[in-house]
Amino acid sequence: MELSERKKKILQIVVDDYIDTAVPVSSKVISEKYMQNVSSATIRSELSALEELGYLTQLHTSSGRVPSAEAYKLYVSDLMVKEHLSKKELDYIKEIFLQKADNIENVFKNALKVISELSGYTSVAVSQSAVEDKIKEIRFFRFREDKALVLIVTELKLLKDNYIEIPKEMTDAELEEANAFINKLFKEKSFEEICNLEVDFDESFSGYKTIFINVIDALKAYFSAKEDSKLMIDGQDKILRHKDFLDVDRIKEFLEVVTSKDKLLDIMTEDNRELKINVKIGSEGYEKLPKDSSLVTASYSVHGKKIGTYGVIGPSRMDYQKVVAVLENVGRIIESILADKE
Amino acid sequence: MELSERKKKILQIVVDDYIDTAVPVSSKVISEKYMQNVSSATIRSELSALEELGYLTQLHTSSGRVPSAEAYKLYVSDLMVKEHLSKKELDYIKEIFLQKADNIENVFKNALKVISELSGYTSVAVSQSAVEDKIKEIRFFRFREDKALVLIVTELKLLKDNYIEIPKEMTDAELEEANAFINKLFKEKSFEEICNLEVDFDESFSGYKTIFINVIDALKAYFSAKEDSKLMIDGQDKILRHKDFLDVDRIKEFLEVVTSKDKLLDIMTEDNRELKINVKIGSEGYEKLPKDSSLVTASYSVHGKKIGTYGVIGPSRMDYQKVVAVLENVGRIIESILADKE
DNA sequence: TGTTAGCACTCTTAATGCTTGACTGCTAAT
DNA sequence: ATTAGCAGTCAAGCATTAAGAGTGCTAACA
Repeated sequence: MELSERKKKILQIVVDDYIDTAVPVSSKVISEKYMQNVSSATIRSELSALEELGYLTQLHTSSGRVPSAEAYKLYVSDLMVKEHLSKKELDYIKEIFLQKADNIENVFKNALKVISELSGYTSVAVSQSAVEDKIKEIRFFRFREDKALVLIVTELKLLKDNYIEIPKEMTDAELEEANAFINKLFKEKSFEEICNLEVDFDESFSGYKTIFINVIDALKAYFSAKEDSKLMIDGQDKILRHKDFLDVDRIKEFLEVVTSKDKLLDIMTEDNRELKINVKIGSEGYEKLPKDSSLVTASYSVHGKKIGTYGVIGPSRMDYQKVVAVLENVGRIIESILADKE
Repeated sequence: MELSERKKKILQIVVDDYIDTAVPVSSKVISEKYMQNVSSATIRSELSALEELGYLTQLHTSSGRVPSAEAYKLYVSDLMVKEHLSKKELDYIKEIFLQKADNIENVFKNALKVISELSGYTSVAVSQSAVEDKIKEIRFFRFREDKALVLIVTELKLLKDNYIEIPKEMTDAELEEANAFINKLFKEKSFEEICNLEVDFDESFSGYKTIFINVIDALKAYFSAKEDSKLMIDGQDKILRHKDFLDVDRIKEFLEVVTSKDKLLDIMTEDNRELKINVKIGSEGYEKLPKDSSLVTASYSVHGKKIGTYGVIGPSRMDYQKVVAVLENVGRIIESILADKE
């Protein structure tokens, strides 16, 4: 059922005012502050209808109305007036992104910082590239007689400090040869493909077998080690500045979800509808999220291929206008940077 | 003035009991639970004397006694009965430290994890090596025509992903030559020395000047970028499990100090007495620390040279026995690992 | 001189009841 | 369809009370 224009307007007012003041919105406030031409009694009947439809709730019989999860979703997708960032904010974004961004990890870190600073909420990002990312080149760098550093250049990332053991008696020339062999074998393959690779080591190559296994192990170690750090977070403390988190249990719940990371990782990677901006709200559907908190995410892609997701987590009563504006701007910059690198 | 044996015993009891129960300790509890042969009235006069001496305080006239900062310090240095870790805990330590520890950063991360898991508090570590660490080898690895990866092997660390720009027209052979030149120049020098290095580029070497400057810049970037991440933290959420942090302001204060990092960095690097275990308590002297919280630190050294500091931050009412036991054990392991690497 | 019992005093904490004010929902009139 | 008015509900703040925990002091005792 489609809402009447007036209902939409009232709903928008409720959400806006509630985000602004954190106080349940009463019919009186609406009629006096926003709609002087309509009496509070009229508003009351509209509010009551909106409640019936599931967009509003009351904390108790004699309190004003508070938006429901549904209302926030509708607000972000339809009702909300899109905001533009100020010149100052845009300059800040540019300034941060100018810093050392040769490594994709740094691009993420910069993005996280910008998002959390400008929005005032905790920012999160998860890279979904790792599994699909392909190897461009592998290079061994011997620096002890029985150790080598494996340097792996991928399409998007640079994996480093994966040490492997090599046989002491192997000469530098032999190592070079092994390098070339493995390089040829691994090139243009994803990690997944490599892990499933079955190789016949014929006589002449049997010396490489140890190295081969060590490299695979290093890759696996990299995977399992990074699996939990794939989720990056910045501005954890931001949450404390919002009056929504006044009681200790709320803060605990929030920080537990954010610091444990795995729950968040689940939610961020689960369904990935092709929406530009995705809003998930704790309770009603997303029980893993802290109660009454929202996760607003966006995805970024390079050459049409989705690479990761980034976003903001905070109270449901969140400044969605700013958050969406920040996410969209940062998204554009990330995509242009990554496309450039290619 | 030296405390009488009985006063010491009572003080120890107060601290132990307070750590255990989080309830101000009364004369009655002491006499009934710990010293049945003495009446509560006697304890009362002893307590009152200890308060006079600055070891105990009262929250209000009719409350039990709570240890002061002085009391905690004395407790850790003299009074406390040292605890030994259980077989299970020791096994856990070993298990964690077996994981991928080729890189010093991972040694730290492992240590942080162990410390925070076993103690139940937030763990912190700061490396003081960076400034003094000497370069062992520098290697260029070209991978775009105008870019190279600078790989710097130091005595203890491996710096990586510092990209530098190189002149397009430079041949690989020339790059090799430049590599050798810079390697020779930087070898066995600390970063500080390198930054102050004045080099005369005579005619034949003038082509390296760009590279030289780029490398220095990369090092500097590394420095300034890492300056704030030099402080590593694990288990931030641990603080929430302790009943000392029941009101929101305490949590806020704590998290602000811990997440902003710079205050903590100051405190951890400031005075470094050669004590094995160092206790700093918020309020009274260390205003930068959150109120009523303690920072317990230890330092580790390799070949007699101090390299860094690690520790635990949590409520003053902290399980010092466990914390000290964990720190000492982890310290021994770190030192043996680092000594091995040499 | 050190120890103890007893008692008065202080202060916190929790429970209770009361008042005020902010809303709503309903109804009847416009 | 809108509005004004009114009764009913609930939260929040405030004062009062009672109970309980713990101390300090004093006087008596070994």
